[in-house]
Amino acid sequence: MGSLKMANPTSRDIAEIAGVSQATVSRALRNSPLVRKETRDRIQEIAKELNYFVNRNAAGLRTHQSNTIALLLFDETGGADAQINPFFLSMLGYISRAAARRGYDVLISLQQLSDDWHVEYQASHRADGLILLGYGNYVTYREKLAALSAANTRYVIWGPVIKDHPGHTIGCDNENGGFQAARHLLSLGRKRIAFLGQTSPRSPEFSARYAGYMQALLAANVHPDPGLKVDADNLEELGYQAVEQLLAAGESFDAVFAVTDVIAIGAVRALLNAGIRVPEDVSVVGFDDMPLAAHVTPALTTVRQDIRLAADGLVDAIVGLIEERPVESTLMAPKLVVRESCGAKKGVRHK
Amino acid sequence: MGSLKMANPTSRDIAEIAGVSQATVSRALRNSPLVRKETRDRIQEIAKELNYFVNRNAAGLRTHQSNTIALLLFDETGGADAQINPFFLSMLGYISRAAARRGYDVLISLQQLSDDWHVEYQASHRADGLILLGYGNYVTYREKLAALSAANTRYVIWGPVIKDHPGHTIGCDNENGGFQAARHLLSLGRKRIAFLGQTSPRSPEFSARYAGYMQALLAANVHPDPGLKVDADNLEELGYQAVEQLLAAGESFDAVFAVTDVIAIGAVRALLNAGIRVPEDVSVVGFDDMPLAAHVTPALTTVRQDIRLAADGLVDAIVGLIEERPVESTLMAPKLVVRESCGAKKGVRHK
DNA sequence: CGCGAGGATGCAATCGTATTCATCCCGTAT
DNA sequence: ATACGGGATGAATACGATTGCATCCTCGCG
Repeated sequence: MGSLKMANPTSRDIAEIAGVSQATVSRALRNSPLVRKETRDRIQEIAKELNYFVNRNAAGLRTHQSNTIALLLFDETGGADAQINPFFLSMLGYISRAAARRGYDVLISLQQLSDDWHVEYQASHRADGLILLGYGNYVTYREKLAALSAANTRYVIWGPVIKDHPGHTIGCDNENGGFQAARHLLSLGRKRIAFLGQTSPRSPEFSARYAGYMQALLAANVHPDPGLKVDADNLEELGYQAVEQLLAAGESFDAVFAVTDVIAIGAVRALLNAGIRVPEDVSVVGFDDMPLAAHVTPALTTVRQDIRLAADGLVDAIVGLIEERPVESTLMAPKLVVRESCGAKKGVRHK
Repeated sequence: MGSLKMANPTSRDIAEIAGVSQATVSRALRNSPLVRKETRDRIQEIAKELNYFVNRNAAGLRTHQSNTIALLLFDETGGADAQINPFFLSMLGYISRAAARRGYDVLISLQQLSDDWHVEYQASHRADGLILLGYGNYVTYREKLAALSAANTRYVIWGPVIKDHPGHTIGCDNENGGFQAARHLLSLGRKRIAFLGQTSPRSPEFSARYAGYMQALLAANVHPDPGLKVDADNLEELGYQAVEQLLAAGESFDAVFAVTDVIAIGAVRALLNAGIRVPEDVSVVGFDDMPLAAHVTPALTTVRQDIRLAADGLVDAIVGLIEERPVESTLMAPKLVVRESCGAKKGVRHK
């Protein structure tokens, strides 16, 4: 009835009010069966009344835990101006939800290559484990990842699953995804399929997509033309430029497989800009199925990575590591999503 | 030389190695001038060598701080399936960077209406202050915000600046933005400008944009037609449906002002789908300038909210509150960004 | 040669919770 | 009636850093 006010109540305050010891309060608030149900309820009631919440610093100090997961996004841009990879951003929401469901908070951190992120988070007890997004490039990160392992830090990477690789990985079967994309274009009668994307060893995920693409071509007895392969990093402008480059080189092609939706969107813009119709003249397929893929015009056919499932997998894995359960790296199956940009729908295509 | 290994070094371990007291170590690591420079350097060296990092729980317990800002995103969707508002997501990156620059970590949390978020974060010492995104709807949140204030929680809201409103706010001058959008369309000779967006008191930001739009019409002596106003929440589908609805009602219009880029993109899709050319037949203007606005086809003319500036402002404000400096609510100026969808560029328009 | 000032460091008391171990109480079996 | 067992609670301590205060040393000056 009389609402008890108090600035910063502690468990000791509650103990005093409830007429029990602080130890009992601590137990009661954690729902310990050691405390009689009646007492427990009474204590919890008082806590609620006082707007009391366990001091996480104190609890963490005692238990050596933080109940927090650090989400490290590799900040490719390096600068303060650029946008973060939207694919990772949209993953973030699902990760946060999944973590909350398991009682973990999520700390985000944009990391640059020069940063000393490799140990700090866990060593400082800010986080119990790390989720790494954008670190698919193992060549660059090898030493840092090794340092993480050496420091006994718990971490999970979103990226290609590679054997003999330190740490645990959740990733998408990129090769299969690239295969599906190319096979679909071939099934539509397309034969000259341009490939847009970076395939250096620095980008193993994109390289895998390329490998899948090649595999599909060979399976269909279509001879790949090196002139149709253009390197392009993951930016809309670069997708645009890649197509400009193909056109300037006088290459003829009837389809484009872009290693990323972002690149695909740039490619479409360049095509339309050059008076080439999509999908009538050129079919376009992207990769990722990012939120806007369905909403650009024409709606983008793409290879979906189920980011919700991915997020759940990442959180499951890191929580598993934290709670010392066995965890395995897993490869998720991508899925072709057919929309308008490839021309398979609505019979809009060349008849 | 000999790399000293140690599982979880504490400041006491370092003290022992350095041959000083633990207190001195603590001071040295915080760069206190009380410690002689030589000693300080030596201690820091040892700390680095041992891969030692200050235990944040212990430090936080002692200092009653966490050096963490909680970023609360209102999870409009409520469900686990939907995407988070991309506008907020892209803000997140900048907020994280700005916070890092000031020595703060960022904790993210998707909150639903039913959640008891109003006090927990600060009371539990998980965060020193809160940034609220997506809480523009003060009618719904009034009591929760009041509770925050009552609990002496430090928070900053991204949203409309309203007088007599508890707490501090950073926002964009939505009315002016709406005015600019409509005035631009009028200057292109458009007279029948549809307005797409929710304007209930639950959405004061959108209502303000509508007010600006009305003001521009009146200033140009154009009589607003109620039939051209369609309610639509912030989803691409709903933008699509809004245009469908206008067309089904047989309304004639030569422009669309969508209260959001997401809605605008849906509107464009519906228009193109109906065989209506954009911008030749209908000009479209959106609001926000989200990352993809420039990259859809046709590129979207829109009213930009400078999210980088906004993020800096929010972080400045919350850090100011935390460090007990005076802070004021501020209103930022939006800016019209002319691209293709309005027809002002390239002389593509009806001549 | 003594004394005071001030720079450098150490001592020890917190911060609020979780948990081990001891204690107490009560019912039941002998 | 007594001893015993187990359920419920309390006392005491540890977690690792920060910080006010005491201490000590050195140097300059009278």
